[in-house]
Amino acid sequence: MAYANGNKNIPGMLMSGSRPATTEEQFYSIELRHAFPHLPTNAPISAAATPAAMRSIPNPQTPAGAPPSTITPSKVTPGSAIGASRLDRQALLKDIAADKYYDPIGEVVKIQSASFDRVDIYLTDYTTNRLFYEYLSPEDEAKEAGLGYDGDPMNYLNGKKKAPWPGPCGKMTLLVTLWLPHADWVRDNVHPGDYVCMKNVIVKYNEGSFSRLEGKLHQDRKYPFRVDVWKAKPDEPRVKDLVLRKKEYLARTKTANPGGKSESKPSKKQKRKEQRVKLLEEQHKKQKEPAESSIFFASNTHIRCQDLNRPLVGISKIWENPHLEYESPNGILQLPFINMKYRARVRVVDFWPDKLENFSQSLDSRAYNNCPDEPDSQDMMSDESPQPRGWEWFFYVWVMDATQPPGTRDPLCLKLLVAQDDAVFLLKENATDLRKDPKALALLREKLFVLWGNLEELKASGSDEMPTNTAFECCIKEYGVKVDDEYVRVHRLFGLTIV
DNA sequence: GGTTACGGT
Repeated sequence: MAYANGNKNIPGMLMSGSRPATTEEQFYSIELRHAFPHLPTNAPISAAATPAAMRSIPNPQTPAGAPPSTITPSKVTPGSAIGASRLDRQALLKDIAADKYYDPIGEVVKIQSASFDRVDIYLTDYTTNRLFYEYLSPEDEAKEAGLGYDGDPMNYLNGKKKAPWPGPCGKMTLLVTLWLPHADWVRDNVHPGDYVCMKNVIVKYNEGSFSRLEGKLHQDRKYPFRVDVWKAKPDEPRVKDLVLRKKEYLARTKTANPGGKSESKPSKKQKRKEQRVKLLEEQHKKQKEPAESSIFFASNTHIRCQDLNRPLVGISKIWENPHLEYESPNGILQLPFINMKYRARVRVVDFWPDKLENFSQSLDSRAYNNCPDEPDSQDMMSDESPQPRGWEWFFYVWVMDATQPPGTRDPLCLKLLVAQDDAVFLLKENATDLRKDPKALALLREKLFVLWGNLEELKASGSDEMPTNTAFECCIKEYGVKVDDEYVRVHRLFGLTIV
């Protein structure tokens, strides 16, 4: 397999915003496990050490708003398109299905001249069809963009804002592609906001990257000059219904989003009500997080993350990386891991081993290191007993997404390995035998307090309370390690320094 | 007027 030897770069295995993993790195990733085959690969954490409320990945939640994966479009064999009856042809967009002809009516949300013979019209009638593309509300869009994952994982847009979606959010808009001669008429006569009718639009399910229903208006073969699109008359019953639904939609979104744009000015009474609600919410917040709320959402200034150019991404996006599904000529392959680097804003919720004394491991320990001593690392001519090979850092932290409020029960977590050079970079200390070095242990404890706040105290007291600590940004790299012929995904902290 | 229709990301 391509991922096994690192000689090939599978599309999607490129590291976000940076170079691909070198062969050496991929070998290193894989060899790492061979170096420590005894080590726990999967949640090496005892039940007692896991706060009862905490659940570590794997077992991720489906993020809210994720498209349902269960929907399968009705597939009709090509060439079997049939025209519905005259009434069915005038179906609302919510009721249209693939491979049928329709005469839709709707509001033009957006027009795009795709080429000299083609125009795309985004059409809505303010009804929802589960097979339409889901346009996000500006708030959700901003949230996605904030996570650096607005369909732009390589950050080509480089922070440039995407134009906000001008239409209704949700699955309310059908993309209709019109060819000549319809396209030219639309270019000259139709503008966003117009209500238009079309005749003989065939609906197709686009199985490509979009997975949505789309409409097409082809040239009429019998009457090649006829244009099958026109503006609707305002007094038409179908237009009146459409306008009614639009008003309902706007009223709905206004209540859901009081700060958002609305067509009519809110009355004084409404304004006062909104103010009251806002005040109540603020007071409620203050009661819940006395004086400390600023700490929770501020970034930890004592922790520095290199590589600030990498887009921030949510924990769930790391776990559910779409590139794990690799489209090969033989179908979709589920990759066991991806060599990729990320930057995320997190807070620590747990660690392993339970005792800080065990955060460093002796390379002479057979239990930790089963690698035979390398012959060339010793002076072959010397008769002296073998030199001790020293110590190295090796521990795990569990982090949750900083966008989840502190104290969240059952947060989505990612297990991060902190080891070797990455740990030295973090702690600015080399590993030693911590059981025999109380000074180093005290220093470690001090440094880690900066990282995770009162977490160690809470764990030691057996409390399953969530710790009080500050979020920070960190770099995470994902790679795979072979264990018994299977690859295990490893997420590893890097590029982080406690100042 | 329909057992009607392609073409492009």
